[in-house]
Amino acid sequence: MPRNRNGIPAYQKIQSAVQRRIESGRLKPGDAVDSERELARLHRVSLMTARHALSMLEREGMVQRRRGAGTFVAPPKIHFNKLMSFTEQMGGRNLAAHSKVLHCGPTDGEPEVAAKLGLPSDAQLLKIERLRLGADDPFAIETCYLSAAEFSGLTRAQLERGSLFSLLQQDYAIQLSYADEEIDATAADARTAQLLRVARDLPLLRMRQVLYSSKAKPVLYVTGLYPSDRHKLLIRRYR
Amino acid sequence: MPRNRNGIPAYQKIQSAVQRRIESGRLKPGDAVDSERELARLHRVSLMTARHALSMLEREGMVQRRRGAGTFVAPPKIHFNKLMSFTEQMGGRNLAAHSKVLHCGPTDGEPEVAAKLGLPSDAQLLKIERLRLGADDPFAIETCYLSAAEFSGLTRAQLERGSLFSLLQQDYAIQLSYADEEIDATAADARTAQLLRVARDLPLLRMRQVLYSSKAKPVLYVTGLYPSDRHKLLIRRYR
DNA sequence: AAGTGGTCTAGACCACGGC
DNA sequence: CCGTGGTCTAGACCACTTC
Repeated sequence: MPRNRNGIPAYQKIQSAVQRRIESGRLKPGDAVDSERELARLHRVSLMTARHALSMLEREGMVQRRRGAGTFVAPPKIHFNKLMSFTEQMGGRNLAAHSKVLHCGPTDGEPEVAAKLGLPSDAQLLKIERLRLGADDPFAIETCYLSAAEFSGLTRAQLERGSLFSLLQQDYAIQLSYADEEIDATAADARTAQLLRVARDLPLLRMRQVLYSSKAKPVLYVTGLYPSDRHKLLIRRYR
Repeated sequence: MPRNRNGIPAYQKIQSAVQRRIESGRLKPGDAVDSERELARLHRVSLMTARHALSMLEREGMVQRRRGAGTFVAPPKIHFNKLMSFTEQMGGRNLAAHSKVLHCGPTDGEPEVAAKLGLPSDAQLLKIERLRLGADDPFAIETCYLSAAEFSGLTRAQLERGSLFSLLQQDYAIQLSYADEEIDATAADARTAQLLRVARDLPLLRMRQVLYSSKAKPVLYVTGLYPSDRHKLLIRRYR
């Protein structure tokens, strides 16, 4: 039997093929997906490989498997607590997103941040401070920290142009997958108030995030300040 | 080769065995777990079966697998986004939880709250305002709204004694299952500041929750004010 | 070079669901 | 009853990390 050498794994190809049929709408929620044996026959792989493909789709919540019955397209996911870049959030409201880079350069006096990124406490970090604007109104101030060693190629120009999320994905092949956030409230200091064009001492939401790659490696530390008249955080929590 | 008939699957046994070694502390975060081949040899199963066990443990976040290197115990899980009653939260910190009922009675001038609970806008509501104390220090002010018709039997005395969560569960057979929350920041007004024993205008986290039963019926609306020096909200969000 | 996880085969038997 | 997913075997080669 010919083997798939140095290419995309067979189970991923099968997975994508099924996924395309679901996302294109040819298969609707509740519809039966090809069975393991059917997929194995069609793609000329063994049962275990076809199984693996369906197993991954189930893990992602695209299908549900029922023993004795079959594999079925799952109802569309509800995206609560979704991790979105600023650009994506603004896109959802049909607002043009811009960023003004206030600062972009190396620091090394931040041992606590380094620790959160799993780096030695004397590691050099790249610090990026940005004012986030939607339709030219200031929405937030965000400060990002990354390992300077790993992301030395990052330039200010790249940041002005596009989203840091997509930059990491395209230029560094890093897929951000989840974030742990700590949220509290604070008051605007003079500089913050001026930048965000709000009154001094206005209550702000403060968010501190550690963003992890799909391999559970901490990649990015972000602290953000969000005036509460322009942001509402929506969370669904489960018992 | 003898096969395991009508019992617990072999991969689950292996999974539990490894899990026990981790939870008992014999294996600490960062330690290497037995390799696939080692587990296969020890438990006299094939490689695929040992793989399955480690794969499940990885999915549950107990271990991390690194190609070429091995399988390692992951840092301990933190329970994120969990819906907990105030009593449960305090219990987790080993603090005695108390509540002082500031107000408890019917209202009907709250059409917006009624709407969030899926009731007609003129529905009568039961309004309960409580000061939450942990080890006699004030931690939060919470105001709950319930349908007056459905929960007419609720008395002030019951509330003083125990958790509203368990009251709903035991006396009304209502299992709370998830909540949608809206979070922003606000400043303490004079009354709030006095009750929480904080300075006026101190930034507070404000949370507005709609709590749903396990049958997805809105049961409870809660607004809360949390001084940010005593509360940190921890959230995990996914891409 | 030795050991690890990742992919894969070509079968097998079982438990379960629906007809 | 037949088809489904769930478990399992006894191997194989590959890509990768560590030494």
